[in-house]
Amino acid sequence: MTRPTTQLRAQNMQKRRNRILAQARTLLAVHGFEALNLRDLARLAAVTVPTIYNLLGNKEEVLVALFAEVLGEIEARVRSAPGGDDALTRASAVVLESTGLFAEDQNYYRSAFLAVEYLNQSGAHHDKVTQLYAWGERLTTDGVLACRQAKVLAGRIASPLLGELVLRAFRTSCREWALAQISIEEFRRRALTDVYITLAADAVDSFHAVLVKKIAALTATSTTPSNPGPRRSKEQVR
Amino acid sequence: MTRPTTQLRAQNMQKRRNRILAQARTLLAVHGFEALNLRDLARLAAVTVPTIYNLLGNKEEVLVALFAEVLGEIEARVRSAPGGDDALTRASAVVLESTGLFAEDQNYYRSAFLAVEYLNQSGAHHDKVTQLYAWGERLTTDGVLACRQAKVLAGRIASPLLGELVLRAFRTSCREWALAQISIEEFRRRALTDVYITLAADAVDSFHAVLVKKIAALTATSTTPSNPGPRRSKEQVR
DNA sequence: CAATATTTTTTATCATTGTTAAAATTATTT
DNA sequence: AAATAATTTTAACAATGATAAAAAATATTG
Repeated sequence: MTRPTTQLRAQNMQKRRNRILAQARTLLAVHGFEALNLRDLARLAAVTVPTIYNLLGNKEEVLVALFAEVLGEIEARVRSAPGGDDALTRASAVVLESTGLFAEDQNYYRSAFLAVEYLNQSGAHHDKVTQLYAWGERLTTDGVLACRQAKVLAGRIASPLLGELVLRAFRTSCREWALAQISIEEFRRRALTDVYITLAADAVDSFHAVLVKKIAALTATSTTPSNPGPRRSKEQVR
Repeated sequence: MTRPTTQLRAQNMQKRRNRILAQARTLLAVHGFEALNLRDLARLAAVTVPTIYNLLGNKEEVLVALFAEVLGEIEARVRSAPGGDDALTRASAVVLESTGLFAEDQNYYRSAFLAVEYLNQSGAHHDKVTQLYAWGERLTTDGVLACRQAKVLAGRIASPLLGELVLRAFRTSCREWALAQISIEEFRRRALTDVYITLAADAVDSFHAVLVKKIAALTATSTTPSNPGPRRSKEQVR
């Protein structure tokens, strides 16, 4: 019999690639952003640095790959979300689904957004990042459109404008959460409030009344915006 | 007469300090984010690296100092703004004044916001940055309150909530401008639209109609969101 | 004015990090 | 099994933030 030495090379490469990405996530999530350097990453993945370059590319490309994974998960989750029949449910789905997902593994998703921050500032254009924003805009605008079609919005303000406002506010809250400046609960509360207020701008009277109530209810639940961030553990990762 | 050799030491230090800061701004604004390294900065300021450490501190502290300067100017300008009598004028003043100021010397002000970006991510807490956000929140909320007092807002939604939404959206637009992703005109247009929409959420009918018209007018003026960024000139700064 | 003390700037050097060329190793094919 | 192709590793480079110790400049005192 031919010895099973012939383990498909590509298969091994895939394994290593996955190991690298998994360790990158851990490193990023557990030890914060600036702990992610290629040497530590290589060591944790039981690989050498140039191997990372071979399998994934430079640091930027590692982050893109990492982020692409996360983006896939987010998309899957939101896509398979219970497509509520109620228009308001659909409009707030973006916020509820995303923050719900993030809450399941905060460090993990936080790391993805920190990666985006890094990519954004590195100046180079990255399709995956562009894709995230396009996706966000689509989701927020869809929510608004659902309300419009349900006739709870009057249509005096163009729906895309409302969607964009929601997204812009969402991004700031998300950023603050990713930087561990606010808790995930505060993040959700703010984002939800922003959705309600934005919808109120074009709501018909009855819907407006509903929104005002929801906003008041959310404000009442307001907790301290404490800062429980685990980041910045400066001890070495040996 | 005693020779004027006694040029106050502190005076010379101040001069050098200013030279360093001025060059730091130029470097940051003109050549983008990662062009700001201490060696280039020292060379441009005709000084050596340790001198920077002596006069300003480490890189982070340089950026704090840089930002503090600009923050002072911004505050002065907005404080001396003509306090319009019209409520809507006052509410949109934040946007008009700030973008107006930024437009006067885009690179200069862009540099300040890029510095904030850096500081935000460095994790450490910086009073000056906190001050900026507090100040922004005060300004936006004041605008909303002016409308409330003029009885053009009904008061169904708490004014601070509206102010916070405006600020969050503003921050995203500002960030995009600072990263040279949108033009200053687009920045102003978006921020203004966001103010109008937010106010509409609690506007009495007559005011709501005014806002809707303003929004429509702004949308009509919409230009291409082209990307005229000067950043990322990778050639060395010799 | 000369001598001493203090402060500031500079020379020289480290440690870390992203990156890559060339050698060594491993898998595939003939 | 030898030859070839692909991949990983060894070794090193360049750039950057940072700092200790020497040198220079400035202020203070006798």
